[in-house]
Order: sequence, then C-alpha cells, then structure tokens
Amino acid sequence: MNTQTIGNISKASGTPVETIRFYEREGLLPEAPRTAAGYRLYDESATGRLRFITRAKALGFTLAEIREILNLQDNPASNRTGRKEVKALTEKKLADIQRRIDDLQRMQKVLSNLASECSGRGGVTHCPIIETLSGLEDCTHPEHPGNQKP
Amino acid sequence: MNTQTIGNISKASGTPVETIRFYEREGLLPEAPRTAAGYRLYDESATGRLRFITRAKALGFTLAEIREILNLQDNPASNRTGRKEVKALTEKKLADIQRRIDDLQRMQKVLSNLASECSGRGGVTHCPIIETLSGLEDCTHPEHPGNQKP
DNA sequence: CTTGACCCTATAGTAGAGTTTAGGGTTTAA
DNA sequence: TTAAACCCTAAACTCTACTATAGGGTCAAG
Repeated sequence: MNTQTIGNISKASGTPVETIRFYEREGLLPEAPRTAAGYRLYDESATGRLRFITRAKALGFTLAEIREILNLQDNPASNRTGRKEVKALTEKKLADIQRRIDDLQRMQKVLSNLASECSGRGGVTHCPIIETLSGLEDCTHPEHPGNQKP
Repeated sequence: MNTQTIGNISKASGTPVETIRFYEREGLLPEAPRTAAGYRLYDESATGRLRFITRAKALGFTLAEIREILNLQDNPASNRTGRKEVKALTEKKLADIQRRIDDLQRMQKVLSNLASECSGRGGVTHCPIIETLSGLEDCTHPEHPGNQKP
C-alpha cells in the first residue's frame, strides 16, 4: 500500500511525471501522502486512475468533466449531501455519452462506405461524409455549454 | 447559389463569425468567393460542414484530424494521386472510431450501474468507474501520436 | 562521500483553438 | 444622407492542458 514513487506510476501509466503533479494541482488526483522527505507515494490504483483520465480525454471529455465524473465515484459524501445532483449529473453524462456513440456510429458508417468504395474500382468523385454528420434537422445539442456570457 | 453572407451561415450553424473566418484560415473551409466589396459568400452546404466540424470536435477529433477527414471527401485528386494513402487514412480513422465507441460503451455501462444504484436505496460506498475504463491489460494505444520528439 | 538518478517547488513558456480589439469599409432602411 | 447593422484585416489576447526551466533537496551504488 502506498509504496510507489511518482516515477514508477508515471512509467506504469504512461503519464509524464509533470502531468501527474499537474493533475494533482487540478484536483483530478487526490493529494498523495508524502514521505518524510516530501516525496509523493502512490498505490497501484493510481495508474488505473491515470489511464482513465487519458482515455476519457481521448473521448472528448474536458478535465473539468473528468473531475466531475471522478468526484461522483470518489465522494460518498455527495451521496449523503447531494444525492439528487449526483443522479442528475450521472444521467446528463449518460445522455452525453449516448450522443457521442451515435455520432461516432454515423461517422463509422460513412467512412466504411468510403473505404469500400475506395477499394473497389472507379469513380469516387464525391462522398457524403459531411451530410451524414452535419445533422440537417435542427438537432441543437445544448449539452456542451461552451461559451455563455452572463 | 453562394448567396449567404457569413453572418447568415453563422446563425444557421451556430458557429461564431470569427470562428468561421478562423476555420477558413486553418484550411477547414475552402476560401469563400467574395463580392466586389470583399464580402465572403456561401451556399447552404457550408452550414452542414460547420456542424460537422462542431460535432467531430465534440468526439475528440482535433482540427488537424478533421481537416484530414474533410480532405478525404473534398479532394478527388487524392484518389488519383494517393489512392493508397487515402485508403490507409480512412482505415486508421475507422479503427480509431471503433476504439472510441468501445471506450464510450464501457463508460456507459459503469455509469448506468452507478445511476441505478444511486436510485436504489442504500450503500453506494464505492463504484468501480475507474477500473472499468482504466484498462488494466497492457492495451497501449499508440494511435494518438501525441508528443514525439525527433 | 560523492555522483547520478530521482524527487521537490515555483514559475515561465507552448500549442491548440479560438476570441477580442482596433481601425476601417459597405449596405440598407428611415 | 446618415445611422444601424454588417462586413473586412491584422494583431493581440485568452483559456486549456500541458511542458520546460531554474534552483535545490534525497538516496542508493560504488
């Protein structure tokens, strides 16, 4: 328990040491316990958490969103104090994830058409990648709040 | 055709005017034809392209990747000159998309467990969100090239 | 007991993706 | 014919997510 140095989990997770310290500052990792000399100490679960962060980022989640998701799991306190908010947040994330999956599947369909046409012979003059993902209906997704001015 | 001003497609697509000009500079939109006075003119397909960019970004694609995908569709020239590369790129993107879908589905599974447990009564002391996405196997994905030093 | 590989903090710098500002033309409706 | 509402460029600025640098302790091996 809590026996790994920062360099070790850095190697194990593929996350640079500086980035790990940065994530701690940003509240994505709990403050690590220290040795007498001030060295951070981790247990193996830290590498899993770091891998989670890496992959969630590749899925388009921001660090702020990832922090929220991790707080859902970390913080049983919020189950006592803000049960409703926890549930709501979880469901918002789920809807978000479903939307991303749908978009990716649409993209997949069109790209695989493109791939098979490209492998076949002849006229690929124009492939409708864009139309497929451009969502011509008024499917405004107000989920990614983006830039709102107060 | 080519009858819309930048302000109109901005409204239609939900993309700020400045961002549209920025995307043109970055090669994500073709250079728009201009009026005598230098005003850009667009046709309706531009709003679709902008929506595509917006959604692809939400899926975690960078502008550089989106530019690549758009070039696949735009540029029949590359079907003549670099057919093989086009196919390879398409297939790389497809593998990438599949990986993202898998990750999202794993995340979905865990979060929906979390949601239902939260709605049930009692002890949610610890939910294994992280373990599920942290991929304990050595599933190194060298796909997102990230930072390589020469 | 020193040298090399690690660790620490604090601060500055960078890349990607816009956003804002300054300064100035254009169009259109009153 | 003028004022509001648009459009233009160039350049500076912002925010996120790191990445690097400076300056300095720590620890295990030889």
